[in-house]
Amino acid sequence: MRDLKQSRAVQTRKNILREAAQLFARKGFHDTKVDELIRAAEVTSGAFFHHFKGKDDLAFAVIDHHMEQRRQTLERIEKGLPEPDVVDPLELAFRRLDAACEMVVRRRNRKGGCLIGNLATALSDTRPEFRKRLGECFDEMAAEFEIHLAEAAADRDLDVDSREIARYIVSVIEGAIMLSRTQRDIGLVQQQIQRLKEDIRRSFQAEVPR
Amino acid sequence: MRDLKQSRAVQTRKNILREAAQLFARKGFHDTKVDELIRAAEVTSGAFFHHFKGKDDLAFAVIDHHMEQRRQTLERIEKGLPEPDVVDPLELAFRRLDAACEMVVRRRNRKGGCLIGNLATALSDTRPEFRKRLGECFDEMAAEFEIHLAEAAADRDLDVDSREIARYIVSVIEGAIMLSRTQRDIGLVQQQIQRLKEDIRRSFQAEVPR
DNA sequence: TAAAACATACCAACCATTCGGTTTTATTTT
DNA sequence: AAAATAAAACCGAATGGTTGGTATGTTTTA
Repeated sequence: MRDLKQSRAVQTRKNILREAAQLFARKGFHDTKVDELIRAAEVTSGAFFHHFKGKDDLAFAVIDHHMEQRRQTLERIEKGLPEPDVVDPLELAFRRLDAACEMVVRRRNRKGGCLIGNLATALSDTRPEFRKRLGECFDEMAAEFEIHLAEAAADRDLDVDSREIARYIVSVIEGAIMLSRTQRDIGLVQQQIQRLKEDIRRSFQAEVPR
Repeated sequence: MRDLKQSRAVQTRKNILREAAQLFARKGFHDTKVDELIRAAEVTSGAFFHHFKGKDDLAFAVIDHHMEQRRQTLERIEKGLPEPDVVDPLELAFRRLDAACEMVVRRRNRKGGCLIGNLATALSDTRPEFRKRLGECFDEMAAEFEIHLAEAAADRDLDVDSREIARYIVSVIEGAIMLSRTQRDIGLVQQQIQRLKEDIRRSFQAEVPR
């Protein structure tokens, strides 16, 4: 059990990070103004600039915080999911995919897209530091699947590029989120992830063993 | 042959639309300032506001212009592609996909992502008018593939959801562009589109005829 | 009792837009 | 065809609201 009562400073920082993540996810980086952030987080600009050098610094902190939260949420959701009967690593990869899907669906209730996707779209071609960091985030997301996929491939003695498939998974998720926002239909994400799973399953069946 | 010399007004408008599309694709909507746009387009603010009510109005015009350009470019590229030996509508869908891929690769030389994807990411959850229009754009992109897919399904007497697959294609393309920008590797898009083609081909083979 | 955390007023740069006036282009009249 | 007139296109300085960030002083915490 952690401290129920956290220090004021820690709370302030947490409030800012939480609200910033929300705003970045919904409105993106450039349309999120410091002023509305501090109002949302119920802190003063003095407090804000005491904790963060500026908007850029905040964004990096939000990314770190978000990725940490992400790991935890994903783990928690995954634990709640039924364990596959057969301990096929491919099924584990799919289980993780289901968890990711569930996370996306839950988030969408609060509106907004993928925080990392939003920032990547807004900053990739103008801010190299962000581009680099966000690329690492995507890599991390892919890595979560890659482990299982590599194992599944090894089990079957298949010559598939696990890293490529893992990245493909991330692409589909990000693309699906993007489209679902314009269609205002989160079901689209679930639908497309189901299709993705079928496709991957088939690609593992179709591949010739070496 | 069209008029070699276009009226000043038409040129001004075209310059603005061209540069705005570039900037929106690279920096997104909110980070593109009217001031830098008019500098890039080599027009004055007076000229700009004579042609467009404001930044929003411009954005809608850019979307329209972009979709029109897109149709033409796609058609031109597709014509240059070798015709498939067998006239299987599925191969036609793939040919169109190759054309789309080629278009994305060419554009990327000038940096920037998908104009529609950028705007959708930045505006979907805050600006309903834009959300609606951009959703239509995605629909149109999907429709280009849906026709062929539906035909291919009919030929094989398969019970596949052509519209769903078509949307899935758009998701993969958009997601791949997003990732490729952070990885600074446009090859990623080509790679993932190849994978997508294989997946779709298999899904058409695997499906049981009704 | 020193340092960290926070509050508040302030500011300079920025930015979308306006507006009164000028030039260019199209149309009509002579 | 030239002149007259109207309309469209354009110019660019000015504006006013916003925005990210600072400076200075006060309170809270270790």
